[in-house]
Amino acid sequence: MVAHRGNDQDAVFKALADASRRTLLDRLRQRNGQTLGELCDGLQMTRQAVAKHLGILRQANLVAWRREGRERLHFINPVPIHEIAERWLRRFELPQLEALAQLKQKLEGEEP
Amino acid sequence: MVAHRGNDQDAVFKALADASRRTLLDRLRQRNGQTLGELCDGLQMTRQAVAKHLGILRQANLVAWRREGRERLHFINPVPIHEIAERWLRRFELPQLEALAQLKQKLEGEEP
DNA sequence: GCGATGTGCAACCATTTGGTTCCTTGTTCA
DNA sequence: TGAACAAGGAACCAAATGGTTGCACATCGC
Repeated sequence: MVAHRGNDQDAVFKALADASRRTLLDRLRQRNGQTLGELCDGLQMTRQAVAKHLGILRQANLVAWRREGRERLHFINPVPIHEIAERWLRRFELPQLEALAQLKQKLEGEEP
Repeated sequence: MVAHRGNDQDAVFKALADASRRTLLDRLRQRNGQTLGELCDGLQMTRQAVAKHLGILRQANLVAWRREGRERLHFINPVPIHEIAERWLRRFELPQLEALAQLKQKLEGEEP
């Protein structure tokens, strides 16, 4: 079951809006499958705060976890980021470099 | 003067976190140089709210404007979005599809 | 069994955020 | 000149956000 109606894109953007959460994703990218405790190390905030961030990342489908004994192992899911890049950011790419030229000129005061 | 110490990346992420602001960017992408009033049309919120959103977009360097008589013309700047795509999202691309396979397996319960 | 370890849950708090309303300032045009 | 139009500015407000503390629960090792 995949179940992404394109609306969860908002959840992904919101999840990526926080630097701590981006750090967590970066850590998981470097080494997948870390426990909650490991992800807390050096992160100048309590375990509960980190757990909340991971919960938000999970709601955005960017992270999943499973329990292993008394630990919780976290795994990154790069697909939503991929989709954002493909379906949204791509619109603002090269075909819009024209817009950049426009920008410079218009700001300098050319009229229509 | 360019002055992006990679820190303003946070401002861009935060700016993109709001659906209304993404809508504004989409509108400017479709037609650059719109006035504040034009950008308000159909947007189920007051002009002042839209102006605030545009202010946030400007702080993130995603939008610039200049006054033209009694109007304010807005122009999109796609460069920061470009940079996000290049410098951040790219890390989570194909080399990490391996991670996706890991994810499925690990969640199903394979051992380390 | 029992203490140490890893996590879960809930209440609480300060600040930020997204939005409003009210009022002022600047421009166009008849 | 003065009314209509476009935008600027500030105070205010409810809700979301990011964080904390305190305590309960489950599991591992001895």
